[in-house]
Amino acid sequence: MGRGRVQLKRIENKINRQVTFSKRRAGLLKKAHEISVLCDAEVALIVFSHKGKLFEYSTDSCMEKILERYERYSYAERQLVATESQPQGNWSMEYNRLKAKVDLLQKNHRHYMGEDLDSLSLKELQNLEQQLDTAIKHIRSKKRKEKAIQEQNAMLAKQIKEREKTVAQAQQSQWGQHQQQLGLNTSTSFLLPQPPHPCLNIGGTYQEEATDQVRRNELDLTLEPIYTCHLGYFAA
Amino acid sequence: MGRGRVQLKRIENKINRQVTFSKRRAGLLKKAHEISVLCDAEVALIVFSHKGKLFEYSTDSCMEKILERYERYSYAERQLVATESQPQGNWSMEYNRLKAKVDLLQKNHRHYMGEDLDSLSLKELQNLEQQLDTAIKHIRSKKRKEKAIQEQNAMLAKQIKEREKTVAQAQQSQWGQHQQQLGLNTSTSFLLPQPPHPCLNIGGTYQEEATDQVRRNELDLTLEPIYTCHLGYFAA
DNA sequence: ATCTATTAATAAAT
DNA sequence: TATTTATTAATAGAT
Repeated sequence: MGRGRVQLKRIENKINRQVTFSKRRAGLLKKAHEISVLCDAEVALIVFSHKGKLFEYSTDSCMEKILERYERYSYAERQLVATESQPQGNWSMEYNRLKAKVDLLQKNHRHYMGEDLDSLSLKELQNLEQQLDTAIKHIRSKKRKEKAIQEQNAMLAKQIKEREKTVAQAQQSQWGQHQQQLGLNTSTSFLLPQPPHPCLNIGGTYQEEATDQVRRNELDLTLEPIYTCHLGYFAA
Repeated sequence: MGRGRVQLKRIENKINRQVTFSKRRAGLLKKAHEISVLCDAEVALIVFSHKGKLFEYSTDSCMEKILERYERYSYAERQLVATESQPQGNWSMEYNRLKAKVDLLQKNHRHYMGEDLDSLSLKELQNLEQQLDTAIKHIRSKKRKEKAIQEQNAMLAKQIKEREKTVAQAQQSQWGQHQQQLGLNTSTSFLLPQPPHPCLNIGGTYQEEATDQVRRNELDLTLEPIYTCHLGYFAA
């Protein structure tokens, strides 16, 4: 809907992305509300913009209630697996101990987000800054490696495509007419029976570090019926 | 869309409601995914059907991560109400829930330390980097303020000392003896009735230890509100 | 589940 | 950001 189709990929133009986000966000919230009312369903919708701004909808404005229900529901499933090392004696004590741990971790995490800094001394601030600097260095190094892999993959994919084309042309000039008479499709003919891509990790210097996740993402973007993988999400 | 308009009210016919739920649910999940990809947004969508069945979508399948992020955003608000109670019923379940939370936070924390990055996609790495950049900016700004305050305090202390000296000399030469007879303290006499700085931590070298509430208040008041912009996130 | 007449959403232009 | 318009997408009701 709209003038022309839209590819399901990140909109690179910043302005367009922002405008589309506004419009679609409104549409999404509206539809969330509609299904909630029409079908008597309970819906929680959380959207963080690219810039980190929060938008939300929840049936009857009970976000926390729905999130709790969600947690109960999804933890109930995980219960089956998590029967490890539970406290022997005093549940209450152990529970509070864990809760304190969570609080501490969350406080810490806020500091790592650059929030809630008032409670820190100058020295602590300096330590934190240094720590974050180190972290960023690690991350940038990692990113460089990832990008190198992606470029390499793209290049290889291109090479293969070109080779395919050449072969196809060769075929066409040689047996094209014959094939057509038989009603066969030259582009999927026997000379290249297997699509070259599915597991294209060829030749990377950084193979060891490149996680499956990353390669999967890249494949998703470049070559692939995006909904195939996406439908997986819905299975739950 | 569809043959005829639809009133925004609960569909009473059970069959129709169920069918509409199926269709709209699919549409909603699809649109959630689309805005996520097109606009580079982070989306969490939870739908409970009337019968209590759960359907969900979350960007990169990281529901827990997005919910954590949401909780952090609304943390400030909830603080006011949070009279966190202890679990009523199943201690075991609640315990496991907390334990999972701890695990998640710890994993997250490692990422913020620049460790364990292999499990992250390139996009996630970019988000993390941006987040850390922001954090560092906040921290540096905070450090600058602390330093500015310290210098200011040192300067004011010096001024006071000098003025005190002058006054003392004047007193001594004019009415020194009389004042002493009345048992008044020269240093708090009427010539300097108000300390110029409400909470003057005189003496300069308070970097590490100075974390007291009072000085924090002063910081907030005097120098500028980096948190103002941040609080904007909560507004939506 | 599939089909299709209609309405709704929205991309691009303004 | 808001409005308009040309198009596509979603879907209500029928099968």
